[in-house]
Amino acid sequence: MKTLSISEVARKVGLKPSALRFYEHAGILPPPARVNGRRRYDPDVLTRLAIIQLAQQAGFTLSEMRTLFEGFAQDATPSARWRDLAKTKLPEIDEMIRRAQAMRSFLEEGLRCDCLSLDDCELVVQRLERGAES
Amino acid sequence: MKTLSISEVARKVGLKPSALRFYEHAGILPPPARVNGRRRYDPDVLTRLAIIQLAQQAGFTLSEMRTLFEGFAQDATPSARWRDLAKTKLPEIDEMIRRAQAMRSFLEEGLRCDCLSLDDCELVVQRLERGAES
DNA sequence: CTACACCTTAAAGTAAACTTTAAGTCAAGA
DNA sequence: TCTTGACTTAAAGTTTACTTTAAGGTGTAG
Repeated sequence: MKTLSISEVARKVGLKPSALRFYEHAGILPPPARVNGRRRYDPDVLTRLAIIQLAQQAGFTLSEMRTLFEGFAQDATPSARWRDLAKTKLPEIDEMIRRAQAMRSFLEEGLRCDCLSLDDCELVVQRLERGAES
Repeated sequence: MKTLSISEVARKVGLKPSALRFYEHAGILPPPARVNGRRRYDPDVLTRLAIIQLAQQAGFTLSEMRTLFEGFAQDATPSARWRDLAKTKLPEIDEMIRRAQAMRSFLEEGLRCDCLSLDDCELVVQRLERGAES
């Protein structure tokens, strides 16, 4: 299989080469082979980058991703770290979804009112009171 | 109605006083009355802060919130800005929910596998391929 | 040969959203 | 009166996730 230059990889995943160097420095992208000092990436890196982007969209920090990848590479029980991370992250993701849905209906309710002040809006106040109960 | 000191407000909403000063400086919290140079908040500020926190959890920047609040105070058509902002933000929120749900099921699928390498995991690869189709 | 695109590094810069620090004010209690 | 605790300001520092810059190397086309 052919290897890829840093800018080829970057273009394929929609990042800048500097981001890839940064990820490598941050320990979430494995250092690729070098030819004349230049990075040559195995196409596998595209999978890794897809995982990184998915995790990032779900609110993982780069540091959490490092845990994720290191766990699979080094731990005695590889899937244990996944389970640990999932146990921590699943509730966080659920909370994130819940909040996003709250703001979503908040925004939609706002579309149906004509209040002059957001702070006085009945819909707003009622929604916040409902939120305070739960 | 009694007024509140900056640290009373901060405690009630789970923020530090410095955050409230910062919000005021950033133009998303109205400057409160002063007594001997100290801020005395009307309890209304709690509603405003609840809105700020809700918006923040939904991915609004402070600058967008400024638009939100200023719009209601100054625009000729108060609810127009709300509609503009909602039109921009609703799709963003929906996309955020979609991605969060994708990572959610990704994490759950990870719980059911024992792959030694995350990059080689069939579940991972299949999910990414499904993602690439849509 | 030289121009050019593309690569390398380390270090500094950026943006958002705050926090911390430094230096000073003020009212109430011992 | 002195001390304590809470407040004030402006400015500098922090974190995350990068980007930009500066200074330089490399290989291929003309």
